Amino acid sequence: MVTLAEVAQHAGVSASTVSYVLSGKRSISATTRQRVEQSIRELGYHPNAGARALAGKRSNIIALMIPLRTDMYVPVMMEIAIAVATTARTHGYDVLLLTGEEGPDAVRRVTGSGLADAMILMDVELEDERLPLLRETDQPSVLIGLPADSTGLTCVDLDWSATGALCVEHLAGLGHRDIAVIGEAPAVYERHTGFAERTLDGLRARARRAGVGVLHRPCEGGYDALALTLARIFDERPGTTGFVVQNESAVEPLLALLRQQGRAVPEDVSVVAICPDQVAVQASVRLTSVAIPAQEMGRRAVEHLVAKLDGRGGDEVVLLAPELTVRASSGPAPAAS
Amino acid sequence: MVTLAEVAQHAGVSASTVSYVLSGKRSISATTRQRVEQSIRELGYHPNAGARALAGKRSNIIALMIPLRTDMYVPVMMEIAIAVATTARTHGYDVLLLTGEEGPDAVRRVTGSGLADAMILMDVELEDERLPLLRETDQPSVLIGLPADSTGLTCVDLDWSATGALCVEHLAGLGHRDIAVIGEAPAVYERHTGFAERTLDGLRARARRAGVGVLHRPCEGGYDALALTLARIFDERPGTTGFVVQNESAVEPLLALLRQQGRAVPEDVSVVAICPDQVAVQASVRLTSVAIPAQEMGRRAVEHLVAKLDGRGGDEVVLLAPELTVRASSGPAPAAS
DNA sequence: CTGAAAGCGCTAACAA
DNA sequence: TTGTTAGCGCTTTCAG
Repeated sequence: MVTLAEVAQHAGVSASTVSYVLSGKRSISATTRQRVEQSIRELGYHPNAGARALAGKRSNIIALMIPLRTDMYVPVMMEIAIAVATTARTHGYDVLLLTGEEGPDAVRRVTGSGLADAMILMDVELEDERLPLLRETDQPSVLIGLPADSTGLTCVDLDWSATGALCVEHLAGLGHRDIAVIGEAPAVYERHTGFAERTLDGLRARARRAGVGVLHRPCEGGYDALALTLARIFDERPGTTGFVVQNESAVEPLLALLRQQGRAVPEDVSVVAICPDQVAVQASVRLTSVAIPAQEMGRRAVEHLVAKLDGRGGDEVVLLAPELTVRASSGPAPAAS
Repeated sequence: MVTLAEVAQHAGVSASTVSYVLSGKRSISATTRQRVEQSIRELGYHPNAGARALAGKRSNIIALMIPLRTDMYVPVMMEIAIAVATTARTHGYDVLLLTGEEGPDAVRRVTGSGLADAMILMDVELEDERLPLLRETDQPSVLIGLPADSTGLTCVDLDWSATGALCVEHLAGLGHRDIAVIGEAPAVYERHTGFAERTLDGLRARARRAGVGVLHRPCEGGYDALALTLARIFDERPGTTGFVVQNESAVEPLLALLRQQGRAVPEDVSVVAICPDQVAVQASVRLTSVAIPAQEMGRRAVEHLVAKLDGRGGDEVVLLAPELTVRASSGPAPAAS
């Protein structure tokens, strides 16, 4: 293992000089810098992370807390995680992966041990039990998601309420009067996940204003579950002509079942999905959809965190504006029969 | 921040005693232990990770290198990652998330800096450029995947070759004589990803023995791509009655297109998928499939790594035996017309 | 069974 | 522009 002292000796300078060449925290003459850099390369030197963390009081690690639930759409989480990791690297940070398993204890452990300088939390619930801890700590943190009370916290999220409203607006504008919402699995609502409830709120509020009816049904993924849900919906509201789907594993089953029932999309019923663009494009009918900007959420979260770590920027709620892309699954409501 | 010294003072013992209570590396009288533990609790002490890593020469961190490619089936990667993280925690390790982006440099950085004690690599290519580095280092590592030459390496993987063979065996046993294989995206084969090529090899070898024909077609996901692929297959081999699918985003399109063409599953054509059980069960036809044991791969990888870190166990290739579950998508080949 | 003390490799005053 | 030096908080000999 090569140490800073060895580099210093090899370059014929003092340890601190090498340290300063590395950190850039004071000016170094060009020749010295070059000699040091040369030695670093020749010896294959890498600063020891532990020593750095101890002496410098910062680990250059960001903790990322990912839920280990399986009822969420996994690719989105993964995309966020990867965006976090790559963005963090561009700022000189590594990412420590924490699963939800340890719960709030993980927060204590990480902040207490100095393992990480800051943390990013995903899958935030409206009344998340980790929030009090975050408010106490002086460690910077960013939530990806929006809790009920965001006082003293920094949050990055898609504006789900606006997303819901946008879907209704699109359908109402096309003349649809009865809209069914196929939602996430019941468990998601039961634990009051922020995005799910907010979407619903935005949807309902906008529907009220537009004078259209909304029927919301949570749904486990898969064909069988959806067949049941769909039957109930048409049973209760036979006049339903518009669907909003916020559940990736219900998208394809919905299209297949509608087809099977002889309901043409978009002639008889329109479908608007809330999902990543890739899902919308790859579906059997190219879906009109509001995209979930996973990458941008991950990137923004890191950038806010780094800003905080650098003493710039404070608490703030960043809501990304939803964008609806019209594709082949939505069209004018059929004339009333 | 609470330090070990403060705990020692509070408990009225020396620093080393506290350290030994924590590590259990020498016997401590019951009363002393209790007093120390009490102080730890009262003060809310957490050992400083950096100091530990520096003094103890181990960080208690395992690096996990995940590719950032988007052409692989993401949920499997995520499931592995989560299994790695949770298993690692039960052994006292945290997990550092590295994306493929930095490539081999990440290996150098992590081993050189002592950031992690060991690493797990995913998405291994047959001739992976990271392998030479791993062989040089004295840092333990485990691959999830199997390269062409596994000398001096520890690998955990599903036995893809046996998986391919098993699929053919099942279909051949049902009397199918012409089998089409719908594979991963072309890019996956182009970079010689281990699992894709091995599956193909196993499949072909077994087909040769059984005297059945095999036609392999890589395929991007989605309906449009699959429609093209499928047309070409039936064009070239009109007598195809068996399908093996190794591409999650082709599963549902395949079923839909077959249905649309009036080919009944499993009466006219049989389909065997290589995918996570959840996908097989949630599809529009419950699929006969070989499961991808993501969790077990993650878990086993960590356990082997921990064994190495503890000086137990050396290099080894662990191939998990594939298991085929018969569901509703496969049946006897139709009588030749 | 317990203490004292010497580092681990690096950073950041403080000096020059 | 550079060097000297005192820690950072912990582990681990070496003594007792």
